[in-house]
Amino acid sequence: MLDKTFDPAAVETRLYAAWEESGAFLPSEDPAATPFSIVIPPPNVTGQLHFGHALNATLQDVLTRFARMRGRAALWLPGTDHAGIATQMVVERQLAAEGNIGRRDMGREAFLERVWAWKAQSGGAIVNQLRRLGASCDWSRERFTLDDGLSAAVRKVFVRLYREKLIYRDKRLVNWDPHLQTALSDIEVEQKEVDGFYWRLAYPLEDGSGEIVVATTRPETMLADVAVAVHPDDPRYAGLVGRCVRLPIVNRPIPIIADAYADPEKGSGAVKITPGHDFNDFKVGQRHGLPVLSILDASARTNDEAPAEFRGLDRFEARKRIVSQFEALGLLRGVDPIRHAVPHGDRSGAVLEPRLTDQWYVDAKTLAQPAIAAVEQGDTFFEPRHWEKTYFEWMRNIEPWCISRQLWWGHRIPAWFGPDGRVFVAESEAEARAEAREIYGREEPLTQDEDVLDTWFSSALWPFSTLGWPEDTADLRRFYPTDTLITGFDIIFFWVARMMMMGLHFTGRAPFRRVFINALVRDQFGAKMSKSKGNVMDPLELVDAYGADALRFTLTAMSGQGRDIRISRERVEGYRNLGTKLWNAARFAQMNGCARGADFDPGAARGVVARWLRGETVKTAAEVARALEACAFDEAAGALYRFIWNTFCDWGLEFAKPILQGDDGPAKAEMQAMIAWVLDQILILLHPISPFLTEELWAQTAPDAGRGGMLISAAWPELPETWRDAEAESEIGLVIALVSEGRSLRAELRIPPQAQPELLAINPSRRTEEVLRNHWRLIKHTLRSRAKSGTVLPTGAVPFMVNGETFALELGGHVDLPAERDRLTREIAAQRAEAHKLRAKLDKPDFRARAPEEVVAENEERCKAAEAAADRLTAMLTRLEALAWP
RNA sequence: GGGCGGCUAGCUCAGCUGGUCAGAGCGCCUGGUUUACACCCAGGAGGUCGGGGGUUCGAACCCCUCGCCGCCCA
Repeated sequence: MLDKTFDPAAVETRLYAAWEESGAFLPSEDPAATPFSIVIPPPNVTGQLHFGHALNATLQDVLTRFARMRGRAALWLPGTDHAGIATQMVVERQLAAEGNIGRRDMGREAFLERVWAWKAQSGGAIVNQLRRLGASCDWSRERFTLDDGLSAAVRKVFVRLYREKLIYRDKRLVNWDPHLQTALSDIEVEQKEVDGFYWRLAYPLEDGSGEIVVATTRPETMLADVAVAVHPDDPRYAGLVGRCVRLPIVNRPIPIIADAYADPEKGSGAVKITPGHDFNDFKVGQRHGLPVLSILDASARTNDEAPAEFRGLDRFEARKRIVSQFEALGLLRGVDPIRHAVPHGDRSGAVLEPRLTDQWYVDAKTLAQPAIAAVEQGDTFFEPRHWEKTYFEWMRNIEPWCISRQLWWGHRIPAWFGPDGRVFVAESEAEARAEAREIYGREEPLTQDEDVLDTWFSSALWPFSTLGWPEDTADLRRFYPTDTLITGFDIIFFWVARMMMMGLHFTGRAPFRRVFINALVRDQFGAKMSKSKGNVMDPLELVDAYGADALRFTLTAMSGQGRDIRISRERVEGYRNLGTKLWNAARFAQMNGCARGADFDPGAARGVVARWLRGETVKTAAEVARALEACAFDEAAGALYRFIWNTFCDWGLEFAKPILQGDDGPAKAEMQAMIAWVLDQILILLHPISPFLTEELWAQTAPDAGRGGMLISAAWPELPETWRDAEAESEIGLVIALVSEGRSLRAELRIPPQAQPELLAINPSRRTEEVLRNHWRLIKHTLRSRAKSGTVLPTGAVPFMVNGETFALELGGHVDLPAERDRLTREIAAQRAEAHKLRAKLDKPDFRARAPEEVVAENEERCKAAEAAADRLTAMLTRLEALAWP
C-alpha cells in the first residue's frame, strides 16, 4: 500500500542514482534511433545554481526525456566553462584572504597550479546541483572548456582563422579594466548612469587674442589633448579653424580643427579631442592624422607623459588636481552637474578606461555573414521568433571582437614572438619553432604571447568541440548539428551569435536547428534577483521544501513565451499538491484493485466511462506531445494539470466508484484495468516534467510481473485516434453538465448535504432519457440524487436547465418559496438579456449579410435556446407564484 | 535617441488564425467526518481586458495615439 503522500527527499537521490546506473542518460546505441542532441549552456565553473540555471536545465531535461521516451538517441551533453575572469578573481580573493602573496608575486605557474587545485576541490559544484534537479545529462561525456580536446580545438581554430586573416593583431583603443588589468570585449562593458559634472575649461588662443571653452566630464584627460574640434559650419568659430590654442598646464599648442563630430548644440560647440582616452576622439584623430597621447598607465594612474607634479596619481585624484589648477589659473568657466553613462566592467564593476594597446581581434564582420544568412533562410530559427530581431540587429552592426585577455587562467594564445617581434602562430611551440627556423634560417629564441583568450572564444566552439572536433568522431557525425539550444536572451550576443559564426565557419553547418530563449526568473514582486537587493531565492531550498518535481513543474508551467517568470512559494506549493493528488489517485487505484491486465486492450473497452476516459487520455497525450514538440512548455503542463486533476480525479474516479463498488463483475474488471492503464499513461506523459514522482509510482504500482524497466526508458505511447469516442464524450459530457448544474442549485438552495432529492427530467428527449437510464448510478453518486423522468413539474420541485432541457430537483416541502422565486426571476432575466443581445445582433442586416453562415446559424441557435429557456422558466415561475400566493 | 516586451479578477498568469473569450491557479467567502487525497471535496463572489480614437456586421485580440512598467542598444 502506498503511503499517504509522496516524500521526495526519501527517493530523489536513490532514483537519480538508479537512472544513472541503468545507463539511461547515455544515448541509445541503436543505429536505427534518430539522434537528438542538446548541449548545455556551460555554467561557470565558479557558479552556484540559481533560478536561471534551474529553469534552463529543467526545460532541457524535459525535451531530453521526451525525446528519449520517443525512442530517439537522446544526448544532453553537460559541462562547465572555465570563466577566465570570474575564476581568477575567486582564487585571487582567496589568496588575499589567506594573507598569501598575490598572483604576480607567486608567478604564473604557481598561480595556475593553485587555480587547478581550487577547481578540483570546489569547482563545478553546480554540476551536482543539476543532479538534484533530476537533470538526465550524459555525465560520461561531461566537458570542461580547458580539457585537452577542447583546448586543441581552440588552438586549431585560432591558427586557421589567423591564416585566413580572420584573426589579426591590432593596436586600437580597447575597453581596459584597470582593476583586473585586462582588455575586455565591447559586450563585457556595462553602461551605467552615474552622477557627474560637466567642467567648462577655457583654452586660451595661442596668440592671446581670446579663448575657446570646452566642456568635459573627464578634465584629467586634458593632459593628453591633441586638438580642439568645432563644427565646420559653426559661424562662431569659422575664423579660428586652423589656428592653435595653448593647452593650459601642459603649455602645448594644439590645433583647432573642423569636424562634424563637434555638436554645435552641445555646450560651447567646441570639444576637446583626446584620442588616447576616448573612442570617438580616437576616430576624429584618425581622420585628422593627430597623434595619440596616453597619460594613464595600466592601473589608470597618471604616467610620465604627465607634467611632473601630476605624475603617479590615481585618475580621480588627478581629476581633482587638474580642476583646482584650472581654478587657480582662472580658466575654470563653470561646473554643471550632469547624469551620464559611464562604462563599467561587467565582472569587476570598475570604471573602464579606453586604452591604446596591442590586442588580438576576430574579424567578426566576415564571420557574421553566413550566420546571418542561416537565420534568414530558416536553417536555424529562434523561439519565440522575435528574438531573431535582436540577433540580426547585433550581427549586422557587429564590431571586431577583441579576444585577448591579460589573464593567466584560460587558453594561452598560440602565438610566439621572435627577437625582432615577428609573430609565429601555430598549434604548438614545436611548429612555431619550425616556422621560425624557416624564416630566420637558424634557431632563435621565441617567447609565447603572455595573454589568454576570451572564455567565450572557447564557448563559441562548444557544440562541436565537445563532440570531439577537430577529430572526425562518431559522436560528431551522429550528434552534430544539435537539435535545440535553450538559453537566456542575455547571452544571444555573447554566445549564441558566436557559436553560429564558428559552427558555420568550421563545420559548414549551423550548430543547432532551433534556439529556444527561456524567460527570465524574477522574484514574486517582479524584481530581478540580485545579491545586492538580497532577494535571491535558492532553487535548491525549494527542492528541499517541495521536491524537485514541484519546482520543475512550476518552472515548466510558468514558462510561457515572451514573459518573465515570477516565482513564488505558493505557486510551487500548488504544483506540489498536484503531485500529491496524483499520488493519491494511484493509491485509490491500488485500494480498488486496479491492476493492469497483461492482455487488457483499451481499444476493446465497452463501458461508457471507460471509453470516455480512454478518449480523454488520447486527447491529452496528443496535446502534450504537440506542445513539447513546439517548446510550448506551459501548454504541456497545463494540459497535464487539467487532465490529472479535473478530468481524471474529479470526474473519472468519481464516476468509476459506483462501478468499482458495484456488482457488475465484467464492468468492474474493465474499469480496474482501464484506470490502471490511464494511470500508466499519465505517468509516462508527466515523466519528462516530473520525473521522480512518476518513476516512483511506476515502480510502486508495477503489476505482479513487474515492469520491463524504469519509466525513464519507457516508450512514449502512440495512441490511435480511433480510441477517441464521440458518443461517450457527449454522453459523459451531458452527465457532467447535469451534475454541475444540479450541485450549483443544491448549494444555492442550501439543500443539506445529506438530503437526496429526486432528480426529475421533464419531457426529456429520447437521448437524454437514455443517458439518465444508463447513468443513474453515476448521477446518484456525484449529485446525491436519484434520477427519473416525468412530464410535469410537481409541486415543490425546483427547475433548472441544461443543454436546453428541463430538469428539476424535487424538494417536497423543503423548498424556500421566496428564495426560489428570486432565483427564477434572476435566471429568467439573465436568459432574456442574453436572448435580447443576440436578437439585436441578428436583426442587424449587416450581420446577416457579412458574417459567415455558420456564425449566423450559431447565434440563431443560441438566441432561440435562450428564448426557449426564458419562456419555460417563466411558465414555471408562474406556477410557483400561483402556488405560493393562491 | 533607436528597438523590444508588458499592462486581462485582490495576486500570479492563460486567452493560438478577430465570432460561448471574459478563463485558470492562489487568496477570499459559504458549506462539507462523501473511508484516494484537508497538500482535500462541493459551491460562490470578483474584471467597462491601462486611457482615448479608428477599422469591422463584430475587437481583450487588428491599426493609430497617449500613459505607465521593464529590458536591450546608442
